[in-house]
Formats: sequence, structure tokens, C-alpha cells
Amino acid sequence: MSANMDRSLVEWLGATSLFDGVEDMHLWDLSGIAMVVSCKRRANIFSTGDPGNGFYLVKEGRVKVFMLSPDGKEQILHVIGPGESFGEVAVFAGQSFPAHAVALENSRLVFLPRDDFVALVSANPALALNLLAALSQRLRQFTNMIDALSLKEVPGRLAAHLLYLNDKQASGDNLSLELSKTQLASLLGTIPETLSRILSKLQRAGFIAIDGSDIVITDRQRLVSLAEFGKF
Amino acid sequence: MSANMDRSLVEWLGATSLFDGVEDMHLWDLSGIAMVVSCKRRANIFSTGDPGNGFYLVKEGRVKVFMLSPDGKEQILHVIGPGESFGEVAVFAGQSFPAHAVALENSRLVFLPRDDFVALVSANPALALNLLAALSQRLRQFTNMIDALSLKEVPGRLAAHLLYLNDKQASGDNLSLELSKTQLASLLGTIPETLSRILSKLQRAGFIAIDGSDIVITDRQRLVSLAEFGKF
DNA sequence: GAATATCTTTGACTTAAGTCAACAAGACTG
DNA sequence: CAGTCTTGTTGACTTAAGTCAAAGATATTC
Repeated sequence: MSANMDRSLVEWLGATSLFDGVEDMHLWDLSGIAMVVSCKRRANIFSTGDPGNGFYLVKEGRVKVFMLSPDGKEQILHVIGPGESFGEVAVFAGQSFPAHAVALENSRLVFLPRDDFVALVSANPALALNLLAALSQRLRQFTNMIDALSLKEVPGRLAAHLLYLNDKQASGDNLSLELSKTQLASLLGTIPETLSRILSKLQRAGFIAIDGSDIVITDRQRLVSLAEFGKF
Repeated sequence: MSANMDRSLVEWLGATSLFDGVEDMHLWDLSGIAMVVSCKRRANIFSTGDPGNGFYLVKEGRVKVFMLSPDGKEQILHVIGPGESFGEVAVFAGQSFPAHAVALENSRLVFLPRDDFVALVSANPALALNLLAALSQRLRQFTNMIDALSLKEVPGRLAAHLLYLNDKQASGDNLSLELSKTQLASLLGTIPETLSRILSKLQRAGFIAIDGSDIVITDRQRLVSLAEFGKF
């Protein structure tokens, strides 16, 4: 790896929220140990139970982290995009990955080995606090997911997700699903057939207009109350 | 608060896994700011959305952390016992509690205010790593819960929970439910009627023998395969 | 320890969502 | 650009689990 590559990698790391406020001196410690990994769409990154001697940052592309049932149904836990990390749990507890990870697109990842990273965390309170914030944020998301799976029906979960995307994308009443409908079903804890039926139902009932992966919210009020109440 | 009380509190804190390896000097910093709170069975500790200016450790008793749907159904996320902490998420991300917390028994809690605690974390890498381990452990549990809710049926979730209790209690083939059946239903993401029916069904099918809150595992093999496969 | 409240169980019924199957529509590959 | 593979939609059917209701069993509290 050339010094040039090291330098751009360190610059990139310093710009991520994880390393926000971490001194350059310490970032340089990483350049020798961080490994850049390329992987193709659909490539397996790790599986449940695999020993985890480090974790990943997404440099380019997107990765899905998911659970798999014995009969092959999947539940997506999280879709990770550029600048975000995954697999930290194995670094700080249990030493093995609790889920599967697969690239959704051709991606470039940065792998950070456990021991060096733990040393860096110990020497760097800002990094420790950033990590605590990141894990806390993820706990919050998981809490929402448990709430949705247990206490809301599929239309309610879908409504909440559409409003989340709309808010994130900030483009008026429009939004893009960002995932295939099959993958979206797996993120919402259902199957493609059910998702398809409910999308049509919401369109017929005037909540939304559908054009492939593009959705227009046509009755925000009712969509919000569906998301909040959780039932149709 | 007397110096004696401070001293026993500091000793107790030092014995928790959270403060494992933290120097006495820093523990004494806590004694001035940690507040002991008593609360009666069923007392509300915090609700979803409440501002969280600190978090709690359970000194005595038990606390349930749960989500509530608009029509009153609850999903227990976690039952917290002596030595365990809850509410940390509000300290490190979002500043408000993502769930409700209620005492299951008359309890004594230790409240640690955010700002002082964050300062302590910054000065104390061991504490930071303990916290990262605790949050990672909880993420692992939540991952399991999402997996169970989405990919397993109620009999599978129940079987897994019985095996978990049996393992934890380490008393041969016996186990105690530790919660009322209504609360257990809420932990497993179902309702008392359904839980009751499935317990009877498992007893009739020879998996277990039931005597109130005490269960004997009578066919471990089939219980394990039910827990793993997730379907009856 | 009587009185009240809460928890547990069972039965009959309803319903959300999964399964299976067929087909249509896109999207990638050679 | 033809052909294969993956993705999306709709219909008919099944089923796990929720709802409602009633009765019995434990607990709590005054």
C-alpha cells in the first residue's frame, strides 16, 4: 500500500462521524492496520457465529446486516451506507458476529482489527464517546424495530418507514424506496406478497401514489395516523 | 447522606461489572453525585420521550423496560436485576428515554447524572470499555429478540426462553419462570391467552411438566429442536 | 381472614398475514 | 438483442395468533 493511499485513507477516516474529534496523531496509528477490502454485490462478508476479530466501515457501496431462519426467510436488521460501521458488537462483546452481512452493491470496506482498535479507544476518550453514541443510536433503532414488529401491523410499519424515508430524503412529498421491494419486505419483517398487497391497498385508499420505486405521499395526515396507531 | 452510607455505596458500585477495573479514586468522585432512589412495585421510573439526564443502576429489586402500543399492549424489552443498568441510551444518544421503565418489585436504584458520568468515562478507559461491552451485549440480546419476533413462532420463542432460564438457573431439568405468566407473555411478544394455550400444548405433547411457575423439562431434545427450528 | 383485585385457563370466533401457484415485468449476461 | 434469471403482482387457500367472554385460581390489602 503506497503512502498516498494511506494518506487518503486517513483523511477519509478522519471525516467519518466515528472518528470525529480524534487527533490526527492517533489516526495515523490506524493507517498501518486498517485494511481496505473490496467486495462484489451479493458477496458474503460474515455469517452468524463467525469469529469477529475486528469490525468494518463502509467506504463505498451498501451492506445489509440480517438474520436468517432455518427455512431461509431473512430479517434485515440494518442497511449500512458510506461512513457507517458494522460488526462492532463482536469487538466489544462475545467475539463472534451475531448476524450475517452481505454486500448489496459492489462495495469497498475498511476493516479495523480488534486489538489495535481497542488500544486506540483506550487512549482516546473522544473515540470512546463517539462509539458509545453510535451503539446507543443503534439500540434506539432496534428498540423501534422491536416495537414495530411486536405492536404494529405491516401497514403501520410500512407507513412509518415511508415517512422516515420522506423525512430523510427531504424532497417534498416524494420519496424513493432505496431497496428492491423484496428487500424492503425483509426489512419490515414480512414477505414480498404481503408488502405488494399493502402497497396497492394504500394506493387504492389514496394514501400514496406508486411508480416503481418512487412514491408520492398523497394524504400525509392519514399516513401519519396509520404509522402512529399501527393499525389500518 | 452520611459518610457511612457513601462508603457502602461506593463499595457496592465498585463491585458491579460496570465499574470493574475502575480506580477507587474515581469511584469516590461518584459518591457525591450518585443518588439512591427507592420505588414501590408498579411505580413508574420513566416514560418514553422523558428527558434523560442520567441513567440507573439497580441496587435491589427488579425493573422492566418496555414499549407500549396506543391500545395498551406492552412489549417488555428487558428485565433488569441487581447490578445491572438501564437508561444509558439517553445519556449517549438522543437525550430522551426510548422506552418506559416500571419497578416490578419494591426496589432501590442508583441514579447517575449524565454530565458527571460522561466526565468519568472520559477520564477512565476501563469504564468506557465496560460500557461498550454492556451496550454491545444488549445489542446482541435485541438482535435475538428481533430474530425471535420476526422468524420464530410463539412456541419456538417460548422453548428458547425456557432453555435460557434452565441454563441460567443451573438446577438440573428444573426451572422457574421468574415472572408472572402475563409478564412472560409480554416479554415473548404475545398475550396471556396464547401463552397459556401453548404451555398446555407443550405439556400435553410431553416436552415439559408445569406446576405453577415451576417447570420441569421432560424432553430436552425436542425442546431444543423446537427452539432452533422456531416452529412446532 | 374477608374482600377485592389480579392472574390464569378454556372455549368459540375473527382476522392478519403466510403459503402455494401462476403469470407478468424488469434487469442483467452472453 | 435474445434468453435467462430475478423481481413484482394477483388470486385462492390455510393457519397462527389475536379478540371476546366467562369462570376459576391466586394474590394483596385493609
